[in-house]
Amino acid sequence: MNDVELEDLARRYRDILRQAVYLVRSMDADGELSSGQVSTLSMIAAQPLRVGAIARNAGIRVPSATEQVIRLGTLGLVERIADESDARVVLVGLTEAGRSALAAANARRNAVMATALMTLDAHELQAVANAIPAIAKLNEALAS
Amino acid sequence: MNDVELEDLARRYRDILRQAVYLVRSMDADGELSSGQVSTLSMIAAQPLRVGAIARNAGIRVPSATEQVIRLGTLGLVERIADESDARVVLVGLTEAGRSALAAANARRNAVMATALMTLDAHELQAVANAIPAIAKLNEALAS
DNA sequence: GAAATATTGTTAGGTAGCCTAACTATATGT
DNA sequence: ACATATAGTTAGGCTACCTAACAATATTTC
Repeated sequence: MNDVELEDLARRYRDILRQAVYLVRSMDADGELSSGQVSTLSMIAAQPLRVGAIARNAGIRVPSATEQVIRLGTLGLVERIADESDARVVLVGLTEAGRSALAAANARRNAVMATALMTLDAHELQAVANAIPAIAKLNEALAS
Repeated sequence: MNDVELEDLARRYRDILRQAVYLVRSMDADGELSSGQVSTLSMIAAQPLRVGAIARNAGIRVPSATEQVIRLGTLGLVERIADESDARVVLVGLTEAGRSALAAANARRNAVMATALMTLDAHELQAVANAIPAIAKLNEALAS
C-alpha cells in the first residue's frame, strides 16, 4: 500500500469514525441508559472499581467520573462501597437493579446491531469480521 | 455465519463504536476545531448551505445548527449569505479563514490517522480497507 | 511521632452541544 | 386578504465533559 492509498484510507477511516459518533448518539433511545452509562456499568460488572479506575478506563477525569457515579447512584444502579484498607477510596459496584438494567440495555443494543448486520450479505459480514482485530489495533494506536 | 457468530459480531462491533466515540474526543486537540466543527465546515466547503440543510446532514435539530453557525461565525470561519429568492433563508458559507482552518484541521487529523495506520502490517491494512464499504453500509443501516 | 507531602475523591463553577417550546418573519395557498 | 406553512432564532434546560480548589486520609521523612 503506497502513500496515496494510505492517505485515502486515512481519510475514509476518519469518515467512518465521524459517523460512529452520530450512530452512538442515535442508538441512545429515549428513557434508556446512555452509551456512556452502559460503558460505566459494564466496567464494574465483574467487580467493583474505584472512582479513579472508572475515570481512567473511560478516558475521563476523576470529577467527571464522580458525576457519572452520582447520576447512576441516583438511578439506583450503582452503590458505593467503603474500602477497608483505605478510607479515602470509594468502590463502586452494581446493585441488582443495575445488573438487570445493564443486561436489558445490552440486549436491546445487540438486537439493534444484529438487525443492521443482517442487511449485509455473507461476503460483507466476513469482511467486517476479518477487519475487527485490525480495527481494534488501529484504535489502540490512535488512543495513544 | 450462524446466529451465535452474528451475536458475537454485534457485540464486538458495538465495542468498536464505543471506542470510536472516545477516539474522536481524544483527537479534538486543544485550541483546535472540534470534530463536529470540522464536519460542519466540510459540509459547506463545496457550496453554501442553508441552516436547515446543515442540521439535516449533521443529524441534529435546527436550533443546534444555528448554535454551531453562531459559534463558527464568532470565530470568523463562516459567513451568512442572504438568499435572493427567499428572505427567510440563511445560507452559510466558508470565509477564507474558514477554508484555511478546515484545510489545516484536515491535514493534522489525516496525519495523525496515517501515523496510526502505519502501525498496522500490510495484511491488517488490507483487511481494514476491504471492510470499509461494508462498514459504511452497516453504518447506513444503523442510522435508519 | 510530628510535620510535610502525596493520593483519593468531592465541590464549585464553567463550556460545548444537544434538546423542546415558543416566537418572528416571510411565503404560499385559498 | 387571510390562514397556514416554512425558515430560522431565542429562551431555557439537560448531559457530559473540563479545571481549580478543597477535605480527608495515607505515606514518607526527619
